[in-house]
Amino acid sequence: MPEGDVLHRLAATFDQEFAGRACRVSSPQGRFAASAARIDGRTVAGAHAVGKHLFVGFVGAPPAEPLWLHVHLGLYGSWRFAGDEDFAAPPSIGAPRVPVEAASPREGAWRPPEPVGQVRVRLSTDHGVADLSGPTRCELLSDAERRSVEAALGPDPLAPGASTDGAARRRFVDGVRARRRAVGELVMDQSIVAGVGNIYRAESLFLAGVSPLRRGDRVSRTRLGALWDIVCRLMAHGLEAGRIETVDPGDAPEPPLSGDPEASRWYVYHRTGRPCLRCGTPVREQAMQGRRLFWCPSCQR
DNA sequence: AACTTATGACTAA
DNA sequence: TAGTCCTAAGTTG
Repeated sequence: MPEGDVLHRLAATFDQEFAGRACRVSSPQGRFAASAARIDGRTVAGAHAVGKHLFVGFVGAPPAEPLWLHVHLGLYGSWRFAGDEDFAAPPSIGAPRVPVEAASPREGAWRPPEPVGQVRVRLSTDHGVADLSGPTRCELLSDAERRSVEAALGPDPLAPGASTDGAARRRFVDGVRARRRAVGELVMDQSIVAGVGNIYRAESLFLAGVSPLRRGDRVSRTRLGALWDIVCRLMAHGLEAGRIETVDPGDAPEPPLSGDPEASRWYVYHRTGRPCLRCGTPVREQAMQGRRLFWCPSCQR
């Protein structure tokens, strides 16, 4: 479920709330028990995200080599957080879509709550815990292994300075131009651009006016460059806002469609058959690689 | 209780 | 392209 914006927020949360602290690592569910034992008690060095991949670094006493916890949330993985009054993490990041309620006011010394549901990994410090459930990937990597995972990814629109990084922009444009597959498939290909998922695909292609069905090698460099800029802008906004919002206020109908502001939170995503917010043409939907694809056949050529 | 859905990605054929 | 994996919530019967 999460796209790159969520992963970068997650990395920032771990960096702020866990870095520099000694950390207990366990696997309440049991499936990560052996790996958890290898880093239990180590200190968190820091965390970062590349695309949809999260890396949390753990330093050990020499000669133990540093190890990275590598997590990919997949379609429905999530982290839940809880901690004392100085613990600034949100209640959850990732699925479930409806955030869990904040913990009730605590009194006295903070104590970690019991894990709820299937918790693959629990990271626990003296002021907060993070529980991971439902990841599609969760493993321990050496630094070399971490670098090779990152090397397989395309440019990340949320990497520091990405929006003004000409080389990253060119890598994206060249990557798409080199293939005959549909652009709609290419922007979801993590080796072409890292972090774009089903919502950013639909919305960025709409804003760029590019049909997702058009072959990559038949989209002009100019339009692909503009598409990269749009992806950078949308994802930076999502990271800041804490949720994916793509509709320019000038395009939002007033009063809101069917009285529901959420009905025009996106231009085309999940709006099959409803009028395009720009031109009124019914939004179209078709399956692409097993995912639902949405676009306006009139605005997107 | 069974079925459906979800912001993902891999493998086999 | 189909099947598989990971989990929880919502809908249907």
